[in-house]
Amino acid sequence: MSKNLVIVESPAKAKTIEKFLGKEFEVKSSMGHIRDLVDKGLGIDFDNNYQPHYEISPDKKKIVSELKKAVKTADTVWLASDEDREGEAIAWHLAEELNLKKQNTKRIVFNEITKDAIIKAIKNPREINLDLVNAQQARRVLDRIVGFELSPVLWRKVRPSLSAGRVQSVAVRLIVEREREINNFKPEASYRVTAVFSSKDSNGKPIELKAELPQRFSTLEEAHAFLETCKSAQFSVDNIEQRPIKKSPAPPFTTSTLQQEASRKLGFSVSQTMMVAQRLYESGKITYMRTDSVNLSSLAINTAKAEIQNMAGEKYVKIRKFSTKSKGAQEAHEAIRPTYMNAHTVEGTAQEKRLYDLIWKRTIASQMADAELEKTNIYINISGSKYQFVATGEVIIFDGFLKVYLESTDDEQDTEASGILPSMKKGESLTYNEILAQERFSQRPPRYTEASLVRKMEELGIGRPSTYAPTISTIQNRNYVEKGDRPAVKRSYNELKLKGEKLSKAIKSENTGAEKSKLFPTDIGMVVNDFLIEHFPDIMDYNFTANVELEFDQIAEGKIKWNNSIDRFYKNFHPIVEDTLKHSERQVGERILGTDPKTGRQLSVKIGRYGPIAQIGTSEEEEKPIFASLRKTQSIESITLEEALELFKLPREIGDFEEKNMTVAVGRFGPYIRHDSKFYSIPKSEDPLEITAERAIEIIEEKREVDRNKLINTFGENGEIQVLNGRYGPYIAFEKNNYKIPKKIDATTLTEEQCREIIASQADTVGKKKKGYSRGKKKS
DNA sequence: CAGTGAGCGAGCTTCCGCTTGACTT
Repeated sequence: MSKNLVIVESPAKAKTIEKFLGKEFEVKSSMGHIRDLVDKGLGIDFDNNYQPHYEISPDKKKIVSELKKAVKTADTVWLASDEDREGEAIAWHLAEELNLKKQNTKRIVFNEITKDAIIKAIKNPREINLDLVNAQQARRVLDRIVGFELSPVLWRKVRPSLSAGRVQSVAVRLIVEREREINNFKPEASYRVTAVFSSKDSNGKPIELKAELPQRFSTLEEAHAFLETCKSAQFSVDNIEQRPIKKSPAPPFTTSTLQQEASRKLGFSVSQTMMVAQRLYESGKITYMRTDSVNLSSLAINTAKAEIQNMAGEKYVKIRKFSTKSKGAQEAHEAIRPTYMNAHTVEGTAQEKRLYDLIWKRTIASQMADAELEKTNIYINISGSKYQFVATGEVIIFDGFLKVYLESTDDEQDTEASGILPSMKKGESLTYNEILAQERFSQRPPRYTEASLVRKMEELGIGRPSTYAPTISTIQNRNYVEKGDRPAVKRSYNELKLKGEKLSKAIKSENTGAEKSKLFPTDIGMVVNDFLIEHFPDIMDYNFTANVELEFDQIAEGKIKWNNSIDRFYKNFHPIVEDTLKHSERQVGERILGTDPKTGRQLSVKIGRYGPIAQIGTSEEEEKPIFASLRKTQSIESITLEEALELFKLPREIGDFEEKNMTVAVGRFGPYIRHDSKFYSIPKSEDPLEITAERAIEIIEEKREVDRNKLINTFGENGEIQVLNGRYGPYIAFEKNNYKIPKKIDATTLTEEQCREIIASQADTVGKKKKGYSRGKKKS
């Protein structure tokens, strides 16, 4: 029977700490918060100073009863939750719920999990800091008020089941505004001039030198005039400039930077990164993965140092202390790093290996010397011109941290790889091989990826390491935002070429603007965003969170009372909610595009019951309006009249087959042919406007052939049990559920009785829902 | 799997931050 009970937040942490503390201590975990505001209603007593109404979270009931049991046998309870606002509140909720007595309850904190740190913490216990707890209560109550008062406004004014909140609504705003910047973007053309010169080195060997004009010309005429002067000009080296530059390694990973780098270097989604990191953490290979700290423990720094010395030598070592720059960081943990720096690789899945490799390299590199480079600029005079060409080269003198790791950037543009330049002398004359003036266009801002959105949110202090991934899932589940691709479009550009005193002009084409796995706002996302900005500009302000955080800090310092702070907010906020419910119109995002040339009726787009639609005519007219759904890639905001008119070319009748007519239309899952109340998908490569009757019959026959092979057997009075051939092999279909057939059994010989046995044996496992890495219930 | 586009109006939806667990094709 142990005399001491230590409660931490995570079971993996509990396991580690138990090893350090010995038999006198039992270590258990609370699994995060054990209580929360009641689920029904707001859970706040507005007539009683905003008193929160808490209840034990359903999934924590078991844990709480286990903890209660453990408390009974302990002399002293040590509350060792994290050293931040949320951690303090967890300790307080535990003390309340477990009825802990002040005299035998101690609050301890440590932000690195080493034996020394924990022993030191045990020697320096304190009491629960109620000011800090109250700051958390204010945070919690504010989020509940915002979320649970705004969401119902959306249900009434836009669509049921929608949601709004301090964090998610601002995240959506970022994406909506970026999309509009892109829509309004007008690319500007300019002419970039590059040249290839030739010369001979000291041995008479021919060498090439690539150079560029630092200035760009804004018109074709100017570029043309410049090339004309180059035609007969003399080129000579004016000046050679050499200067050393240094590059420093990036700090160790936080949750946000890990998500960004895993996205850029490994192509992981934000939630994928977190799931893989969680497994590495649980198996003891890395430290905690939800952190905003870039700090490394002294133990970690020392072992990293030893690794670097071993691997590369003393001169590669440089001990660094990084400090956090991000807003609102609470730094309750270390940075994300390998638990054991000497483990260069780990066992596990391919994903685990790759993510670990990234973490190991980043951590090691952060304690390595700067890289030293030498940058060379060669300036080249052009006789009869004020301009100069510049050739740049970069040479690594000492690789330093680059030996193991280089951080990636989001915008990997056409930066010319500049390596070593040939050695040149001042005054040396050069002749050009070729000079090109190419029309270049300014780049529109990039759409957000999941990871770059996280970076932006962190920058604004919105959200926490534990919520980045769930928030990004939420805004996608609510259908405010979609992850998608856009193909590149062809764009033509002018090119002037000067070669052998001959100046020629050509029109070339390039592919541009391809996007993969980027975040696009949906129509509903835009409508909700505009509505919220119109009525609740304060909540939607990018600085709202930062401002309330300042207020929470004051509560934590005991300078103001949390209930007063909430009261000030609520007295301002609630009347706006009431007013909006009363006075605002229902939002459908309607846009009138013009008139239909055939009927002369109005053509408009709006959000309908089942998504965005185009509509010919209005409901006030006697003749009913005609509707057509928008395509997946189209949006209410950007669709043109011409594009909308195209939509009404479907459904179209294309002829008869077996005395039944065939219609082509586009449904939820793409274009299809309908015949005899059956559906036949049209392959992606074919245009539904071009499908002929002959081709449609072919598609129907093909599908029938597949279906013939699909059905193995049917049983039951109306054939309600079917044995079918599916993508993963044979299976049984019964009452809309599928049942797998054990591998040993030959599906073709199954009897009805055997089928019923299989169905009965799997009845309890079939039909249950899958859970992903997102909060709560998923909508289907 | 898919087609719709209206309002007799039941009863439901929803927030942010801490944590992990047990679902299978």
